[in-house]
Amino acid sequence: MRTRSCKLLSFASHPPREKTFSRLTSAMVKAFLMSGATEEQLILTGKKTGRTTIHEVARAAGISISTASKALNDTGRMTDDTRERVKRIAAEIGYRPNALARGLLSKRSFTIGLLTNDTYGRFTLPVMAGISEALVDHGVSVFLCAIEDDPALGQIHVEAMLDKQVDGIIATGKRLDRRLPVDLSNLHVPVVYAFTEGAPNSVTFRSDDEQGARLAVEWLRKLGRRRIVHITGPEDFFSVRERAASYRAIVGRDAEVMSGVWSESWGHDAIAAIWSRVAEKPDGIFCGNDQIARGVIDALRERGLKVPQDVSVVGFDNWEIVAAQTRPPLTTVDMELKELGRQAGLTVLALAEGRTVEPGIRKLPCRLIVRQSCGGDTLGI
Amino acid sequence: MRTRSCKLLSFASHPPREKTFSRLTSAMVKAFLMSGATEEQLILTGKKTGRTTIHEVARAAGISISTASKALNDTGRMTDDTRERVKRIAAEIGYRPNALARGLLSKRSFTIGLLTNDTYGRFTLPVMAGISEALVDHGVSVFLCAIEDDPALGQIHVEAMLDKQVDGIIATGKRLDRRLPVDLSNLHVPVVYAFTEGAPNSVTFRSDDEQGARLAVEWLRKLGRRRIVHITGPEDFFSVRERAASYRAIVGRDAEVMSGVWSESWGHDAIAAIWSRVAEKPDGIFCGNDQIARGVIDALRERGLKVPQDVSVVGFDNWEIVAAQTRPPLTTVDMELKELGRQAGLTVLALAEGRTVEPGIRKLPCRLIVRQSCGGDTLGI
DNA sequence: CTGAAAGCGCTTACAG
DNA sequence: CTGAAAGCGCTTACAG
Repeated sequence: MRTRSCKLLSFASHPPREKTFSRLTSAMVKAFLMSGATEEQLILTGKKTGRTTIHEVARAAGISISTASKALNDTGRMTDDTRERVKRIAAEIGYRPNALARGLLSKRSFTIGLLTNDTYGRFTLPVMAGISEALVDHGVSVFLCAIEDDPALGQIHVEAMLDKQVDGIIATGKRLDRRLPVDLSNLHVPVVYAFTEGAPNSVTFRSDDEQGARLAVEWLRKLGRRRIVHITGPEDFFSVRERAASYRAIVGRDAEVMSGVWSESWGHDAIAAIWSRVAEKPDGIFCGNDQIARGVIDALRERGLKVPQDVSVVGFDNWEIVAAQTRPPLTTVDMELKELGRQAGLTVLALAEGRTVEPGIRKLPCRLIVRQSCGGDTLGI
Repeated sequence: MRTRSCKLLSFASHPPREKTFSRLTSAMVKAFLMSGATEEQLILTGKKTGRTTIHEVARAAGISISTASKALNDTGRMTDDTRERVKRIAAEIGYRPNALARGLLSKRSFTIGLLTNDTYGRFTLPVMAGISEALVDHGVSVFLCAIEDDPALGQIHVEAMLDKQVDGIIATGKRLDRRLPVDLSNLHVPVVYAFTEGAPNSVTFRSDDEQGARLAVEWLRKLGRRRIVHITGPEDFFSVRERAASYRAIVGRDAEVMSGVWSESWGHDAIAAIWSRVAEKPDGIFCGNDQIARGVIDALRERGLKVPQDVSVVGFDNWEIVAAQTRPPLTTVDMELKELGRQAGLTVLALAEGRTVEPGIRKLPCRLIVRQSCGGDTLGI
């Protein structure tokens, strides 16, 4: 604990003498002021400088701190004149209420914790932005806790957040069919899950991958593509199975699904495999993510095939850095993660304020971003 | 302000009757306990459930709260036995100190603010991870404030942070030669800049681009490349000029620098331009970032040139998602942004604790990540 | 209409 | 060795 010793110029003696105190009480300050010192002459060493308190406001306005408090918070009753004057003075001397003190009383810290295991991730970044954006309007600040996949680190962060009296916690991750390595049930603050698997009976936000896949495949169909294949990621991903099911629901029970990994090179390999076969070639390819789509497009070009004239390609994720750099730019599905974050933020807030929220999984619709890899354009939808 | 009304079972009457109070004082609780209620029988509606306070610890241990506090903080004097017993009891009943209350006294919130204008960004993400990692060990949590390039939003976030009594602020951005759109000088908390331009006389951390560029070019030279060109981003970037200067210092005053934009397609275009000329072709290409390098490698391959046999290519950034997916994988310069974040974190912490830190710009060394686009290997360095 | 007092959950100087 | 008291910066029920 830091020393809190203070120095004051004592005007009790002449000339004024500096005295050191182990602790400075307001009574002592008063005594010194009575003895002739102006406030500017007080030298406070241990006390952090800067922040003015409600005491200063009250003193400057010549009223009690209770009245100052009520004036500033638009509570209590007093003449409009008094209220305005207090507010004006507070603004003049740069008064800002101490949120710690407020929080101690109100049991609300206007703070929430955001837990993620996706440090470098593509997915949590927009989610975070959405949360932050939604909550800043309500005066709520967000603690960022990057816990990797380390349960011990997760525990440490959760405890630090609870100690700081967060009003709620949002858990987010890189995969919506995996849990964070930390147990968030039975906390005494509300928890909301976003793009990660939630505890039973919790509120969970996720993208509607089934609908997203449908958008992509229907777009291919609408453009006249009839021989469509699906090149996607590992089957143990829930979203892979869901997107594939949606694709098959449209294209047909036995429509081809090629599962691999989430990489460009898998896109290449898949095209090599398809084009080495004698069977009829596809005229439309629905890719499980944008990286695969990138590999697919490159591989098609290397084979002398034109995208979208010969083959239409659609991706998933709308990862700008990939989607905008393919040749041609990629038509793809956007999971609207920022909106997902916004809703998650507003929901913890609601819970923190005691409003009730139905538990369950909320699927948020995806949006098709039309660029040039399929042909067609937005007007064609 | 939420209602804080409470209900208690009154044992003064028989049978016990529920009474509602607008406010529950500890004296009232005591009175009810005296009247025969056990604690479990108290029904507290308005009071948030859950958190046990130091009062509970003291009561459970049969000591005063002062002694409990001292026992838990390893201050004051008492028998080891008492201290251990208090700690054990505190652990048993799950006591955790309220950081808001502590902060009110100690003037330390164990909280810092991280300001960034790079929401989706590649650069601030590792910086953030480094900060968080360094500070979690010291019990410090990080407020994430994404301010885009909006001065008003920046102001709001800064005020929210100050209201919450952050111990310091770290400013970070997507470009080290641009300021955040918010003035952080003259705050009464310490500010550290990381990967963004700092105020005069501040502490600023940045990567040593000159040294990074030197690593890249010297690597090409060491591998026997003698006709080296530099394909890079827009000249108004300070880092572009710095890397170019470093490259010229090694390769020669008049060595060719091609400035364009930070994209794959510029890499393509630059190669097309070079190969359309009659002059001798380069055998080594130093690219200003990994995306340009990706375009360069693709363009070379499309021309039937082999990387690295015919031409060595080196990038800058070590952006995994790009560098690991080029064919062949890209040798590139890593700016060690996570380490940069760690140091920035430890530095605000030092300042917050009142230790003095020399102001100035600290350049942190980059590291060459050897993959296969240049030939050679780590042993060859 | 306004202020004194109690209290949020802690810590610490001081007095026993 | 231990506890009562004051206080951090606020808010609010209550009494004038």
